Amino acid sequence: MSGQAVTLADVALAAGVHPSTVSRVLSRPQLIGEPTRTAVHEAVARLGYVPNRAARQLAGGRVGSIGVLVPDITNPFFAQIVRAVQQGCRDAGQTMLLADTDQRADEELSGARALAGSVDGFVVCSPVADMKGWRSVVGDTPLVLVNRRANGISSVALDQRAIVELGVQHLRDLGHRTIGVVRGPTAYWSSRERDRVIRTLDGITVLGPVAPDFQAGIALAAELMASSVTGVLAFNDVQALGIMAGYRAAGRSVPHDLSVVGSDDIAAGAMSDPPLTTVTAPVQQLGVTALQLIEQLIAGGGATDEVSLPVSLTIRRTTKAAARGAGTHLARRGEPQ
Amino acid sequence: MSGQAVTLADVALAAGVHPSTVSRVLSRPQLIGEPTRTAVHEAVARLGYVPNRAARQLAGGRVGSIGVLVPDITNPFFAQIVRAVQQGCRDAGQTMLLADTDQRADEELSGARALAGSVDGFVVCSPVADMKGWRSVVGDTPLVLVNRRANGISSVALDQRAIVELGVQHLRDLGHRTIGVVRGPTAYWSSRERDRVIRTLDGITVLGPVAPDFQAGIALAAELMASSVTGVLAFNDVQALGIMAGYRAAGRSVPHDLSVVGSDDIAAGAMSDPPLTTVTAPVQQLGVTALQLIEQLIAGGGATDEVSLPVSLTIRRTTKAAARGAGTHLARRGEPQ
DNA sequence: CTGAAAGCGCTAACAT
DNA sequence: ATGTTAGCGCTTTCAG
Repeated sequence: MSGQAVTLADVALAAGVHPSTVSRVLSRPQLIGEPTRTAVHEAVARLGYVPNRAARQLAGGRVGSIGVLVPDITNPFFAQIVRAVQQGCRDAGQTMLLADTDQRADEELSGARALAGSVDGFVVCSPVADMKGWRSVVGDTPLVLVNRRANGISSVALDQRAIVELGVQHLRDLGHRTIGVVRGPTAYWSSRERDRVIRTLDGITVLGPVAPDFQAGIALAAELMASSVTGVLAFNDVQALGIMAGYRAAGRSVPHDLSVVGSDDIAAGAMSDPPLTTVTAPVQQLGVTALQLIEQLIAGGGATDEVSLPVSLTIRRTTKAAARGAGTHLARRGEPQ
Repeated sequence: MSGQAVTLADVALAAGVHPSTVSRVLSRPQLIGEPTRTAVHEAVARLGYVPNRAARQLAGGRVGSIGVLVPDITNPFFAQIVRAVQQGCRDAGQTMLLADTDQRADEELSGARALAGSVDGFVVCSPVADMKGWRSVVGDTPLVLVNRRANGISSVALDQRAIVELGVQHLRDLGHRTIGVVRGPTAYWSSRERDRVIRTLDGITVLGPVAPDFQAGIALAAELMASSVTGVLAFNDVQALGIMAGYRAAGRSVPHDLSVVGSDDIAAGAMSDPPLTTVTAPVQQLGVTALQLIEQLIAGGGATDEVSLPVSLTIRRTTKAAARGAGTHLARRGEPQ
C-alpha cells in the first residue's frame, strides 16, 4: 500500500526519542550514545523507514544524488561509464540522475540547469559547451569532467597521446608506411587533443574531421579506398566498424586491403568479423574514478585533480603486415615531408 | 557564482505579487489573469528563476521527474528505450532518474524504494521481481511496465507471439524443416510468453534457456552444430551475434551452415558481417509509449492500459534457403510430433 | 548527549 | 482573480 509513509517522526515515536535525535543517528552517529543509537536503528529497521530525500535536501543537508550528463547513452562507451557510476552510486547509497544531451551544448547547459540544486554534484561526460557556461550554471556545485580537461576543474580523461601513438606505432610495426589517422568532431576535447598529437607525428595522412558514427565510417571508406593509405586509426570503434562495412560493401576486405585500428574497445568490436584491433580504454575505471572525484569534492576534500588514465593496445584481426613495399612511394607522394 | 539562489519569493517581490500567485502562474496558468501572468513570466525570465524541486515535491506537488529502471543500460535495446524516454522527458520539462538493476530482483526493488517519493512515476523495463513486491514498494505511485505484462498495471510490450511466428515462418519459407528456437531466461516475462507460443508450434527444436548475451550465444553454437537444426531464431540480437561468432570460430559459416534470425534489431546487428536478419522491434516507440502512459497516469487519467506493439521482419544476410531436402528426416527424429 | 524550535522553498486549501 | 495561512519531512542551531 504505502510506498512512502513512515516518517522520521514515526521512528522517533517508536524509539521513544526526539525526532532530532533520530536525525542525528542517521547523519552523524558518532554524536549519539550507544544505547539510543541501537534503539533508533532497531526502530528504523522495524518500520522500514526510508528518509525523504526532498525534505532532507530542503533542510539543507545532502541530497544524496549526483547528476550525470552524457552526449549519447546509446553509445556503448558512455553506457558503460554510466553503468560504472551507477553501481558506485548504489554502493554509496546515492542515486543517479541521468540526462542525455544529444551532444548539443544548449542541451548540456539546460540539462544541468534543471538538475542544479537537485544534486550534490555533476559528472559530465565529454561536454562540448564552453566552460564559462558550465561554471555559471553549476555555480559552486562540485563538478567532474570525463574526457575533457579544463583549468581548475577536476577531471578524468584518457591519455589521448597514447591512443594515437599506440595505434600509429602498431601500424608502423606492421610495416605500413602510409598511415591515416581520422580526426573526430572538433567540439570534443579528446579530438582537439589528438590533433595536437598528430601534428607532432611525421608521415601521417590526416583524415576528417569525421563524425564518430557508423554511417560516417562507411562514407569515409570510399575516401580511404581512393587514397594510398594502407592502415588507419579511426576516431573510435563505431567509426572503425563503419569503415569495415564500407570496404565490405565495395567488395574489398579488411585487413587485406586496409588495416584498421579502432579506439575504445566496445563490445561490438570484439563481436565483429574480423574482430577489431583497437586501443582499449579502461571505461569502467573512467566511471569509477569520476565518482571518486566527485565524492571527494562533495565531502569537501576540495583539491581539484586531473587524472589521466592509460590505454592499451588490443590486437585482434583487423590489422596485418603491409604488403611488401606497398604504399611506400605513394606515401611520399601523398604526404610530403 | 550562484547555481541556485533566486526563489519564488524573489520573483513575487520583483513582480509585485504574492508568492502563491507566482506558484499558480507556474503550475496552472489558466487560473491567472493575463496581465499578472505576463508580469510574472517576465520576472521569472529576468531573474533566471529555477524552481526548487525539493521544495516543490515536499509541498506535495508534482516532482517533475520520473524514475526509469533498466536491467542493463549497456544493452543497446534498453539504451535506446532510455534515450527515447529521456527525450520525451526533456520535451515535457521533466527530468529522468535512472537506475540500472543489474537484472536482479533485489536491486530492482531497492532501487525503486530509493526513488519512491522522489519521482512522479516509474517506468520499469523488463522487471524480474514479482509484482507483489513492486506494488508494495511503489504504493500508489504510477507505474508503467515495459516488456512485461501484469494484471491491473499499465504496460507496453512487444508482440511476443509475432516475434516467434515471424522468425519461424521466415525460416520455413526458406525451406528449413528443422528449426530451432532459443528460449531466454525464464525470469523474463517476454521469455515465458514466447515459451507459450513455441508450445503451439509443431516441429520446433527448443533450445535453452540460454542467457541473452554474446558468450552464451557462442556456447550455444556448439550445441547447434551437433544438432540437425538448419535455421534458428535466437532470443535476441546479441545472442544471435554470439552464435555467429561461435560458428565462425569453428570454421563454419552463417548463413551457409546455419540460418540465423535475431530479435530486437540493435545497431550492431546491421553492422555485423553478414548483416543480421532479425525481427525488428519499434524500440523508440516502446519508450515513447511508456512515457505517454506514465504521463497519463500521473495526470490522473488513470485507466490502466496494456498496449502491444507490432514487430516486423528485417531480412538481411544471415538467412538463406535451406539446402534441398536438408534436415528433413532428421527433423522428424529430433522432434517427434 | 539529547530536547526544543525554527525554518528550507514551495503548494494547496481556504479566504476575500 | 489574487492574498492568507499552514504545513510537507527533515536538519540545525540553540539550550539544557
